[in-house]
Amino acid sequence: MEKPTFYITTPIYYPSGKLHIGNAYTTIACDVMARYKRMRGYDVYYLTGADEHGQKIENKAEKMEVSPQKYVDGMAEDMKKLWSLLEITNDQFIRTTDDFHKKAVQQIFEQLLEQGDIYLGEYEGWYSVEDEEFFTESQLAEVYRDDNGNMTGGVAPSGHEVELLKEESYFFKMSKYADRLVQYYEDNPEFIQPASRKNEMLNNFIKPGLEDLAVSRTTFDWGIPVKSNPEHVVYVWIDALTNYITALGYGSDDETLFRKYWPADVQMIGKEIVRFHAIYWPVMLMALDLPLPKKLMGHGWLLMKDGKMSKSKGNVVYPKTLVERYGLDAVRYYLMREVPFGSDGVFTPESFVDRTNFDLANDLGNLVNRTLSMINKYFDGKLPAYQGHLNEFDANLETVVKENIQAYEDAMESLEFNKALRATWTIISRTNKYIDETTPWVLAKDESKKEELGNVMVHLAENIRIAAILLKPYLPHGPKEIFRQLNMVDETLEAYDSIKTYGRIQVDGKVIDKPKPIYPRLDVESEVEHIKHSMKPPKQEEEKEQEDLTSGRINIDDFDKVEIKAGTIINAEGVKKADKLLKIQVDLGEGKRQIVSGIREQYEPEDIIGKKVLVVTNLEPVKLRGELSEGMILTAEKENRLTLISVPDGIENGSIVK
RNA sequence: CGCGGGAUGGAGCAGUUCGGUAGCUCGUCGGGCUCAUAACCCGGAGGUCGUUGGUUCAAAUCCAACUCCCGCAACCA
Repeated sequence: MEKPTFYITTPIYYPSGKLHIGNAYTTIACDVMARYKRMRGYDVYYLTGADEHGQKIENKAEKMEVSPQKYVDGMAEDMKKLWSLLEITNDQFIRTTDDFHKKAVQQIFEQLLEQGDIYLGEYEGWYSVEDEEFFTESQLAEVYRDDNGNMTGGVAPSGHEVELLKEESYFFKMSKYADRLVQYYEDNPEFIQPASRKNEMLNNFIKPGLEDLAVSRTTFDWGIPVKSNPEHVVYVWIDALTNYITALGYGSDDETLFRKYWPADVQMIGKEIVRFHAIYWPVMLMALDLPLPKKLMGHGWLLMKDGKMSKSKGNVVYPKTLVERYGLDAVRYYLMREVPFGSDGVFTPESFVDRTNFDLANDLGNLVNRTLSMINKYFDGKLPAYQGHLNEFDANLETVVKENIQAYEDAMESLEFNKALRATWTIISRTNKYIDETTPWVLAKDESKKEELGNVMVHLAENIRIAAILLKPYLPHGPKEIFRQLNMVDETLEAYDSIKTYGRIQVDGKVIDKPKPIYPRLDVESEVEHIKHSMKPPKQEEEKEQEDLTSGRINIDDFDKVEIKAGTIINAEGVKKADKLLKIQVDLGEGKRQIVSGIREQYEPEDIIGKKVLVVTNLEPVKLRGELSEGMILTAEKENRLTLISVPDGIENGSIVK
């Protein structure tokens, strides 16, 4: 009989920086699922990869003075190294610079063009030459209008004037498929998970009407050229999203894999890209007359205590740091356990160390250890045969195991990894409790209870075996070590189906005689300190590495160019429609001027009127949210909190500061 | 009124779909046990489930209004 297939994908990652623990999260989640499905007898295909085109890459490569190709080659290597460190079992690593992908994309593009789903049009928008970027009306800092209210121009956020510019571009007719898309959502309520994201898509993007999507660019070169018009490169949508099918050979000479695995069973994505996968991607597939993926899972993020991970906050955790010190199991376990289905989780060093200690070391590791010790002590390492349940404890224990295997399977099917782990730990905890209920050390003193004691040992060993099997997708190392220490007769006892009948465990002679703890206990204080430390210093080193050491320096002449004067704030008010901005009038001795400053989160207007501050006076003026700003008020920043630099009262307005 | 998420014992969360004894992990206090990695097991204390009003025999759960927090978007010269 043919095995059922299971195709699962991660997003392809954009290699403009080092991958952090958040990227690892998605990939590990898919890996868990892939391993689980293989264990359940599916023919699994697991795809991950890299999205390697686009302007950002082009710029980045230019800065580092290498070719874009060379740059992405290096990044792809790094990514693959990380995945192998995390023991990701992907079947393919696709790169959008792969030849077969480029060819297929070109072909898809031409086909859509021929069908009339893509047309050549003009992209008309407000363009800033200096920024080399288009801006939408709402993005502009200021908008000029004529008497009729028509827009005549504006100012980009950078302060540069924008002009109306037309650029030739290919467009995808999204609107044509909007109704069918809504219909698909309705017919397949499971399509977008969690469901709340579906409503977001409908309300925010589809109902207001889908705009045609610009799918080519002429403003940069690093991309796949449009075959029939090489002036254009294919823009990210068609290039990146199609990787899920080109990886299977769609559009090539050999579509065997494609026919076998498509449509995808699960496409796992971060919540920030749900929109592209829930709208653009299905529409594209409809245009190609291909079936849509069965499920899109938009997972939450792993956040830090102080919000999103970011380098500037110095709170980035790299998976490598953790894996090297605490082992892969701890990291994978933590990620899958801590982030609940569909919503965000929070990383703290404390919770990482706690989870590892309480769950892995105390509950699981210690259970294995104490069980094996008892089998050695009471039965010289030889595990007696299973005799069914002899008392109420046995019966209850077996029921709990059965129920939680079911709970585990249900959770796995709906990708609720933390629930599946919770179910597994219910078994583990229940087993620890069973030891106290049956008090083996008491039974051991009574020769007539030998049989009962033996049966207790069997239940313990069997539960450990079952838990280890359930944990195989999550923990690449621990279960293997458990099997080794249990020394079971053959490998069929490591297979998933073997847990469907309780009591199958059989040891090959003896269990290991000197069991070693599988997961060592961590010292909370020192390890928390270690993780915290790892989050900060490497960040500085890394920046140093990347930047030219001298480029950050300026000479005295450069410094002389900056004019800093002391002044007194004589008036301040909030800028409308801007949470962070204050419009401030400063007396600089020779006159007053207006400065817009982003300090409103810390200071209310009345707090700062009358204060003496330092002002950079020879900055180019800019408009921010429509208000003119002629200079910058100096502040000290720490952890996103700004503090005005205070100036002694004796210093007169207009004094030059050096 | 830009979009969305959230408010439950000291901390972190589940429960809200389909109203009916408020649950879990950690912490804390007390007890038990000794097979084990100072681990494991049991028990106690601690919550008017953000506020106000409504529906109901009954509301954490349904309805309405409000308050506060957090993301996203915009903004930090």
